[in-house]
Amino acid sequence: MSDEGQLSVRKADSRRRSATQAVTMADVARAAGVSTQTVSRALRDPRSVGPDTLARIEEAVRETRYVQNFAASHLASNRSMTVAAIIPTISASIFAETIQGLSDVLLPEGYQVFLGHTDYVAAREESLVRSFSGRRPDGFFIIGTRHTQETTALLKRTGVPVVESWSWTPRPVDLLVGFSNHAALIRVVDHLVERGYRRLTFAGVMKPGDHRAKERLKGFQDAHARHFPGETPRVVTVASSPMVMATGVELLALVRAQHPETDAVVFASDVLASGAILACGGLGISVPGDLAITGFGNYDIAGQLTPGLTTVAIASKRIGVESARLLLRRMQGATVDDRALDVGFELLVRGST
Amino acid sequence: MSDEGQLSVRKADSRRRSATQAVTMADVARAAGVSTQTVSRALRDPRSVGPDTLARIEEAVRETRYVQNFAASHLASNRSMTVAAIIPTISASIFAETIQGLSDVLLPEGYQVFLGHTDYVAAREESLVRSFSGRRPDGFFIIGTRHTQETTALLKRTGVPVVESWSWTPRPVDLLVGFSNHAALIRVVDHLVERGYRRLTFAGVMKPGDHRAKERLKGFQDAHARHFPGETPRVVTVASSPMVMATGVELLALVRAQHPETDAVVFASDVLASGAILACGGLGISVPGDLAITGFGNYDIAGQLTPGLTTVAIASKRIGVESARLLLRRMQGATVDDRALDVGFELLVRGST
DNA sequence: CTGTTAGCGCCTTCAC
DNA sequence: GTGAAGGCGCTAACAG
Repeated sequence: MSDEGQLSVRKADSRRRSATQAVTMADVARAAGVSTQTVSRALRDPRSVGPDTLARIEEAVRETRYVQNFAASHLASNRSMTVAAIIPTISASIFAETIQGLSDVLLPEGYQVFLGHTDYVAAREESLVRSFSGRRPDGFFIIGTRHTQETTALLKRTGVPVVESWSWTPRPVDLLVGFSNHAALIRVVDHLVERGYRRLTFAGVMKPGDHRAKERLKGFQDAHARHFPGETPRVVTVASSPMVMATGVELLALVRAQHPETDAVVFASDVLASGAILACGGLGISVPGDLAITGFGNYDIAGQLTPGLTTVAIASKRIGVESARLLLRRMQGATVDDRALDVGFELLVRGST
Repeated sequence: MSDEGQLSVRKADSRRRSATQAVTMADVARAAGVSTQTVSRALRDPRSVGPDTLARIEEAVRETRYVQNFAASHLASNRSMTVAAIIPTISASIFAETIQGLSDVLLPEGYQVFLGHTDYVAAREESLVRSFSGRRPDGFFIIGTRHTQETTALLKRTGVPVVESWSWTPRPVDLLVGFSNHAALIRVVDHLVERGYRRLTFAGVMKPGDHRAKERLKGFQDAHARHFPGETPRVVTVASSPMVMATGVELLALVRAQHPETDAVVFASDVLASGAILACGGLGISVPGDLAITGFGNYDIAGQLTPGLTTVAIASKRIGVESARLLLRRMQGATVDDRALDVGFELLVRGST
């Protein structure tokens, strides 16, 4: 450090590359008349330096408009203060709640959240994990518990805490905050049977990579087998339609065409169920008289429809909050005894059944 | 580099801090029998090295399971390959579309997206910009054009491209991809007047920091003043209610209590308008016979309701896509001639008017 | 097309 | 409570 006391003219070395004339910690240190070390300490833990030193440093930070460079900090400390979050799609408001919960807890603690979406494609998940790993996040949050082998291996190799969520598995990669989609659908079927419905049909969008939807279908099938042994469960799915209400309308039409005897439709999502309920009005189908309808997710609309939509409520924001708390504890070095948290679900019975 | 040829035992220097036994570029270089520089080049531009060298490096990467450390790359190259995105709330699906569009363009180019949400609080926006700046993003994307003075100053000082969006201003901080909320509401009012409605009431959630909502209200008021000079425009707002359908129901009740003469309600959002339309069924209010209703945003539900909801469609995904393209061009060093892009809006007339 | 050199800005370690 | 030294892992600049 050939510090010649020059202020604006920095080292004339031809190797100097810094494009920006960015203020560095050294500038602050010079302005405050202390070493960079003291500035560094003051920034990370203000109580670790003397009160007047702190005041001088704070003043220096203000007057130089210093903004700390986290990349340098990360490199030196081996902590990135970031968490990578991987979700199937941002546009599903139900995952948005989870991310909101996650950020609400992490941002105040100084962590920032990287967001990536897979569009339900396993290969995209793998490549996201791969590229996110390069940022050396201090934790991973990921929706789902089914990944490619390579993804799982990559996650384990990072050495940082990983929370899987929105599903359930006996063998999580690391931490787990979720619930059983399978159990939830069983609960729905039990309810319908209890209410006297006998000819149930499952309807949903089944993207190849959407394992939550598959678990729901499986739950439906298993419960159906228990209640109606020998009968083939009725299932109507589309693979590539977007998750919008219009798809629910389309599915309703398919159900009526393929299984006209159906007296209750179990939709894999409130979005689909809502579309169907709204369409029933125009089609002269009385809900639940002619047809019972159930959804999944307890979206905002579920309670506003007439009749109200019977559905499964998921504590989706809480999933984010609890995941963040687990990550925080582990990132701060504490050990976590309960590696798996079941946030459960709640069947909300409304007018549609 | 006192390279002693040892494999697992790294430098014994007591100053060595690396907690992780992470594979570095040097390990790859050693395995491939080249310099780190060549590895670096191969990773960034595979065509810049010889084909057999490339093959050896790729093999070495695979066998060492090397994952590049972006923090080091960032520090050395002064490019973080990240974009910071700041939105009011993740839970509003309409912004989610924008973020999806943004990521869809940026991720394939190697950029990662940091997401932060302000909950419509100006002070949170400022602190987000401040903390994001420490990550030295290569670009900023931000929803809204009204910021605190300090936020604007911070953004300008970063020296990287900034896209403001979802609104319009003659003096953007840098780049702008948006539309006029004001003009959109004028269009709505014009349409209602044309249809014969004369006693219009505006209803919405007015969070103090939601300038888009304010612009919509202003548009309503200005159009109202033009059509009905001298009359006081009817406005019903709540300040702190959540943006959910139930709030729309609540607003509808307020409108009917405070302005029973109303023959058309102009809602600030489809979410509110949808809640109101659904509630009208139960209240025996015929739409549009007794009451016309308009929304904003063209949410999924708008087209599924009966009657369909007349609303303003915003190309919200496109806002994200175009913003990303502008950012990319600037981040890649190109100059941008049109710094402001008006994506416009479209009035969708449906049954509710 | 490949290697050498030096440094990006900060933090850990050690010393006082 | 504060400072000095050195390195985190990578890439720009330059040379060959």
